[in-house]
Amino acid sequence: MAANQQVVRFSSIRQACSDCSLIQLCLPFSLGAKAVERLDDIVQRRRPLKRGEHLYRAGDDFKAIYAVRAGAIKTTLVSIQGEEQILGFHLPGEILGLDAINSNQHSCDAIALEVTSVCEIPFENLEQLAVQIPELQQALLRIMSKEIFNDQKLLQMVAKGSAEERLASALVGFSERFGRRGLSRKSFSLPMSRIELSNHLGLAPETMSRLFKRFQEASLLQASGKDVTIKDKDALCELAGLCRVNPLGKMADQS
Amino acid sequence: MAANQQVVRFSSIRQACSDCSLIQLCLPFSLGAKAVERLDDIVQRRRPLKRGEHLYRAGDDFKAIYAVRAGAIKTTLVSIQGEEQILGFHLPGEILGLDAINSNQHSCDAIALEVTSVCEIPFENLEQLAVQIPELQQALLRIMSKEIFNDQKLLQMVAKGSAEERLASALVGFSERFGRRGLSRKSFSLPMSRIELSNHLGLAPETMSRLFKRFQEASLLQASGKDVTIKDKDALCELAGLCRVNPLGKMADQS
DNA sequence: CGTAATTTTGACGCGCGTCAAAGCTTGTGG
DNA sequence: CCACAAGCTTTGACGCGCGTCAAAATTACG
Repeated sequence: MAANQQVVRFSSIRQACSDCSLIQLCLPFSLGAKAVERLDDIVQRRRPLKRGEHLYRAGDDFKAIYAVRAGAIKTTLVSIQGEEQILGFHLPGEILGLDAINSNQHSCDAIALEVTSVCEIPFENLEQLAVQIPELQQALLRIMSKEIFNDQKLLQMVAKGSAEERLASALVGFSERFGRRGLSRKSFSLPMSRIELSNHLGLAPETMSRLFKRFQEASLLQASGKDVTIKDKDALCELAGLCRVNPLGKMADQS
Repeated sequence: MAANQQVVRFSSIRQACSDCSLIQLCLPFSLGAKAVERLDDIVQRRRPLKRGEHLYRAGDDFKAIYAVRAGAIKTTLVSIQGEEQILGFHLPGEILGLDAINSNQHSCDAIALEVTSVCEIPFENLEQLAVQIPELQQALLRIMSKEIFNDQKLLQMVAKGSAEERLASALVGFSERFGRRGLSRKSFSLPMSRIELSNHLGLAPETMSRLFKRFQEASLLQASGKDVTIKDKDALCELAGLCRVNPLGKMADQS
């Protein structure tokens, strides 16, 4: 039984978090093996979500944060008039639910864009663990800080950028995120519909469609359905313009 | 000397944080007197900033977060082309600098809008203290969570709202923030220029000016210079529309 | 394989940005 | 304490980017 549990633990930590940003972000802080083990003890598994299924809804009690393991999730804020604003897309290795810590209830809906599996990290346990493991506390703060930073860049984009700039910036962003997961930065498959993407960027779907066309005519990329291949990354980055997307240097990936 | 220090400590904690959100947010978690005392030990004082002076700049090493004590500070992201986007305004009792935790350097500029005094909270010390005082860790996480939530609401506003909705929402937001500080919710003085406000909301200054005129003609408010008096709060809230601004209930304040 | 949901395309209009110029503040130095 | 300059704010005229409406073409899904 003990041996069995050991196996379960290792397999779950592997599967659940092989590229989960909680762990990813812990690594730079040299989270020890024991800490990882203890973290793994509190991580819950969940049955995969089907496309369109809610992970949580605005108003739900806040119990846990989630790390996407496979698939993709959108978070949305619904206005009084019922209009939906997509706040973000969460890809494998990314965390969601952090905005609920303050109010103790979720402030937005989280909906699977495709078949998606997540690991659930009960927040109360996580908080307790963070008290005992300073590196974990540090990691948590960094994750949240990064989220704030991302939101700010997005705000800048939406407030100041033209439709072109917004799309270019979003595409470069996705390229980067896929790249970090070890996938191709040049060719990838977007998990969301054009409608959802346009919603997220504060544009009309028609505008989005015309933009894709224009980008293709300009040989910046090739797109068919959700599959996108970036053909001129430099030009795209140039277009994205507003903010330096990749301050760390070149995207060396050529795959 | 010991007695002296005691005095200094109490006076500084009073002055620095009588309505500083770090403390504010600690209170609901029953941060003990000892914790407050220890927190006070690490809080630094700084000479007041003059109007236009930088508290920090993008790229500066991250050493501390700041709580505004008096005055107001804007944080701005400057694009490659030199365009400025104002990310937020920070009033007394509010924290800034949290976005720098992740990268260990500030990602935006923080500039005083008027004569402003802040308290500086060295982050390394704060982090250490948070390990020892679980309630402080909890408070920190909540503050950051709230920041994320605010950014998300702002994004929704800017992405979806019309110019009218953005201004209404911003005004109701300020009203609420002034109210929390014990000031009037109906009549207050904005610390920023119209240009800065319009920039923050992703609008042209001319649009802002015309909006203020329209709002006055509709008897929603009265404004002269930076002084604003809200005359029809309900209508403004209605206009702000998109998101429920004050989920806790009515703004009972009649001052 | 049929129905619904996307995506595309075109036409059109409006909200808001842009330009320009005239008041109005605010701050500074004489 | 006035005067001048620099920056804000306002106002009007005008145009464009992008939203909206409508309808066809394509895709996804039960």
